[in-house]
Amino acid sequence: MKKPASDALDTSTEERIKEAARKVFLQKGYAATRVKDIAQEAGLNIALLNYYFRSKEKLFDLVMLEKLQQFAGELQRIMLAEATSLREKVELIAAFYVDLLLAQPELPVFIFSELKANPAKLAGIMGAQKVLLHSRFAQQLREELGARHSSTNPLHLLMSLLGMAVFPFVARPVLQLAAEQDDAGFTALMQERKRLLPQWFETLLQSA
Amino acid sequence: MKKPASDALDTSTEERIKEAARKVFLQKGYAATRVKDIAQEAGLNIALLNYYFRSKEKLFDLVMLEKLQQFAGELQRIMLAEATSLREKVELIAAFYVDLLLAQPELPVFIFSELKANPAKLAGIMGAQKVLLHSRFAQQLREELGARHSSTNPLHLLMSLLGMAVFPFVARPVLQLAAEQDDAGFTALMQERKRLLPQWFETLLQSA
DNA sequence: TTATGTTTTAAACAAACGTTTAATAAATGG
DNA sequence: CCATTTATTAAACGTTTGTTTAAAACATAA
Repeated sequence: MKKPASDALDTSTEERIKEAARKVFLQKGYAATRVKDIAQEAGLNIALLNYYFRSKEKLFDLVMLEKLQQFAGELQRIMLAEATSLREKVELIAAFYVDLLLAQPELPVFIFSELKANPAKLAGIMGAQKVLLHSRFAQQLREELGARHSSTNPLHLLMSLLGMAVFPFVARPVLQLAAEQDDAGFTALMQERKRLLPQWFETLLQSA
Repeated sequence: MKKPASDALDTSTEERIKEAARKVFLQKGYAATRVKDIAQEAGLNIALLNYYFRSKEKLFDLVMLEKLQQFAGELQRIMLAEATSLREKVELIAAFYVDLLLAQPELPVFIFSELKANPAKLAGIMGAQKVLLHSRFAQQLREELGARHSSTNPLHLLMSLLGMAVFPFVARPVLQLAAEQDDAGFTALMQERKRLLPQWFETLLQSA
């Protein structure tokens, strides 16, 4: 019977490399990451990275794909769902992002800065581009706005919702410094925000 | 009498380096930028960068300071202004960011990703941390919320305003791909947004 | 055991990096 | 004009980069 003595030793070499790569890439980004950093973080020889994954870039692509799916995959699923109401969807989106980014605060800056550095990879990954405009969510938004005889572009509301949810985590270092806030305070504020976001969205909708 | 024949040749070497550095650093970030890239962009010998600015990092710090002031300096001025009303401030902030980021779309990702990579530099630059909580803007927000017997943290409203304004530019590559949009369409959407943002903020305030 | 395939390691690799040097060219001032 | 400073260049510098190699350690099975 195997006793997992430590997290570092019981997991496979391949998984230890991936885990270390996730940590370092997310912290420093692709260009600032040294393969030596990943090897040290994993407590392994540098050559093993190229033995299991053929290059730094291939390893990065794996992490990037994983993180992109974490960030956008669930949003896509929520937006496409046929059975969920508009209000339910908004609550799900708000809760999903606040929880996700409380657990992984570095995710959005990583995603957006790396995608800007290499937009080609996004196109390769996201095959279905028409998620946004042709989703059930977009349709529900248009119906709701149409009932109000509003000509507002539904994209505005989506950008506002995501902006209100995600932006605090993007600007976290600046905000936290300028607002004299500690980590616990920020977390509490975000938990409060999870509750407020759907209310705010409803307000925006009513006023459109 | 000097005739400025071309933009590249009439400006001083020092300024040409700075201009090239602005362009390349904003495009690629510090770690992915090669000093060779800057020299080529400026059409100059590499050694000149170290002759005028002593190192890559010193040159970067100059650009970073400049961009940080462009991004946060005006916001600070608006928020601190004693004579401006709350609604006026909101209109100024919305217009400022939409116009600024239409002119420099790469600015926010650059700022936030580089600050995350080196938060120490932020503390060194922003001496006055208590801008947010102790600004006239924060005070005006508290008054407005107090009149509504609302216990909402004023920070929430500031984060929402900035998030709604800035986030579309951060997520631009993803949004533009997912919404089948060209540059002109995005610009038009943002111009519309400039008008909508103050209305939305007012709505959020009324509902608090 | 021996033979065979897999995993791990230290060392070496060429290429790219930021920076410095030393010589040259241009500008400046008397 | 010459003398002195300033600006520019090509080359070289020492490191660091990601990757490869070749041998060693380990595991597996006959």
